[in-house]
Amino acid sequence: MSAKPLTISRVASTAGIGVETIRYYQRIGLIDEPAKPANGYRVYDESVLARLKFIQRAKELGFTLAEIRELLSLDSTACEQTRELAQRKQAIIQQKITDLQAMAAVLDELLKACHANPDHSGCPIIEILSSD
Amino acid sequence: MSAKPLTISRVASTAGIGVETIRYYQRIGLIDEPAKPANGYRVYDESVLARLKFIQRAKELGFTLAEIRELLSLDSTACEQTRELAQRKQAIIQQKITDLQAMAAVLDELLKACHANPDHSGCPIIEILSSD
DNA sequence: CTTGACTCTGTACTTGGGTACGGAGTTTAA
DNA sequence: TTAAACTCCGTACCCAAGTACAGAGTCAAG
Repeated sequence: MSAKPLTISRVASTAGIGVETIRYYQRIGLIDEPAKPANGYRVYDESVLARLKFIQRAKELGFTLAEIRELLSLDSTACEQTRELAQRKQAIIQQKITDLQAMAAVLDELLKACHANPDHSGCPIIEILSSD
Repeated sequence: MSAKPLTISRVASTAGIGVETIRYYQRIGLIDEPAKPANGYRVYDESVLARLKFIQRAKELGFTLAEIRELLSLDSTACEQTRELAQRKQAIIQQKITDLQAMAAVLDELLKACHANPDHSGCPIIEILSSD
């Protein structure tokens, strides 16, 4: 009847991730352990591919695997919690952006000081970082 | 002559970091092991405080401890290398900012979709993340 | 003089997200 | 049929930047 069974390596290559990663996701409860027939080899349902795609997307949005597990445990009727999770993540990302912009501004200062030091002696970057 | 010797816990509390952290910095060669007198207790020179301040500042700018070790090994005549390090770090920070802004934009979309869904049923966030 | 605070060394543990390995069993293609 | 490729399980390892702890020695205050 069926063509080839959906084994772990076929899931892995379709999803573009490693076999070990799938086993890891099972260990941490991010995806379910599928039933194992007589030979002991896991056979996956097609739906695992959608789940893995969801996981990849959420990862790209900066959700941790723990948060993704939380998202996956919500169904689409739990809109409130989902929105709250997204809002918290949004706030964290904004804070990170602000922090990084502050870092970039200071580095910019240092690099400007460097350019204003034509003979490049007595490095102003080191000096500024060393000053009291 | 001297008042109290500058022991590790006094360095730690002055610098606002932990005793174990100082020992860790010594292990990884970020600060020198000070001479140990007869009793085996490390006695620090005042200069370690400036060095720790340098480390903290560089950390705030996003330098890793390995990079900071590199910075510390440069003296102020090695302006070129220092500037290059700062420039590389600047580029990495800009890239991180760009990535985070992209994440924030997508999350923003999701949250807007959520607001446009007045009864909050059939959560659009979950649905968008789940869609093919 | 004793008690508590401090210090020493060395090792193990932590978090997050995997990756690698060993040894055994299974399946598949030539 | 046999060799390659795949799968299983469990455990250990990787990165960074520390943190924790055990067990022993030392120092300072009352």
